[in-house]
Amino acid sequence: MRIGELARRLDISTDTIRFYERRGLISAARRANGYRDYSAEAEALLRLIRLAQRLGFTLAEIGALTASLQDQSLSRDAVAAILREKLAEIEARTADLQALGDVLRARLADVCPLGLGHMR
Amino acid sequence: MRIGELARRLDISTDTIRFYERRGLISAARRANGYRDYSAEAEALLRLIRLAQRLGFTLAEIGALTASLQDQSLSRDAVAAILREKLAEIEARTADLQALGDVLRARLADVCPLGLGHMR
DNA sequence: ATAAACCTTTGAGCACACTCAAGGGTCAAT
DNA sequence: ATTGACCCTTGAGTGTGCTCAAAGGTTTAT
Repeated sequence: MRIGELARRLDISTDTIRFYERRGLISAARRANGYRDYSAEAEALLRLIRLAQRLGFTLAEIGALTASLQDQSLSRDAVAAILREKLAEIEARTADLQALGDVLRARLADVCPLGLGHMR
Repeated sequence: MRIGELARRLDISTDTIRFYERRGLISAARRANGYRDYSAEAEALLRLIRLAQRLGFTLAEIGALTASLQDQSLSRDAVAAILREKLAEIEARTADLQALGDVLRARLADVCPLGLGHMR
């Protein structure tokens, strides 16, 4: 698959994909003519990157995570440690989300705007 | 409370607080000498802003939300509509988080790194 | 053969959210 | 009266994550 199709599938620009490559998040095989050639795995990885990104992880963090996931030289334990660390972050963020959701739900109930109505 | 104490309480810089003020997210009373003076409500609002921000909302989005929440001229229904819209976003984000958490948990189980181990 | 739709690189520009430096005023303690 | 810890404003600089422009090569269709 060429870069244009991959970009269309993920609804991102080709520039963004090349940008991720420069940052070391993804790589691509090259055809004889120099065009990048992507596999289904690349698409899966890119979807994972976009997902992590929507959740507020920086490209540097995502790069470190995917790099270690692909590094065969790392021990299972090392990979597991990284995964557990990220999971803890995700769980903290989920708690934050629920807290914000609760705040908004509470204000929906008693419409007094945020208890902040007296601030000017 | 002066800006320094507020900053210490939230563990952010005074520059950041003044920056939020320039962006219209918060406001402050002034003392005779020109110093900003903050109330407990300001602290609550600032905590809410930081919470929303950690969750990936932009300052512009947060500003629009808090502005409409404080706007007495808006009808209850209008405020409720805005809250419901934000809640929907939060719920979508929570689903994303759970998806990423599931991916990581699955990889923790079967250690084959992300099913992406075959990418080079 | 020419057009249209792809692809390539390099390098610059942009929006966002700070962050810092400069130059100065305020206030409490010694 | 001086020191130190605050505070003020203005304006410039930084890092992240794109986004675009320029100038050109490739492929497919007519």
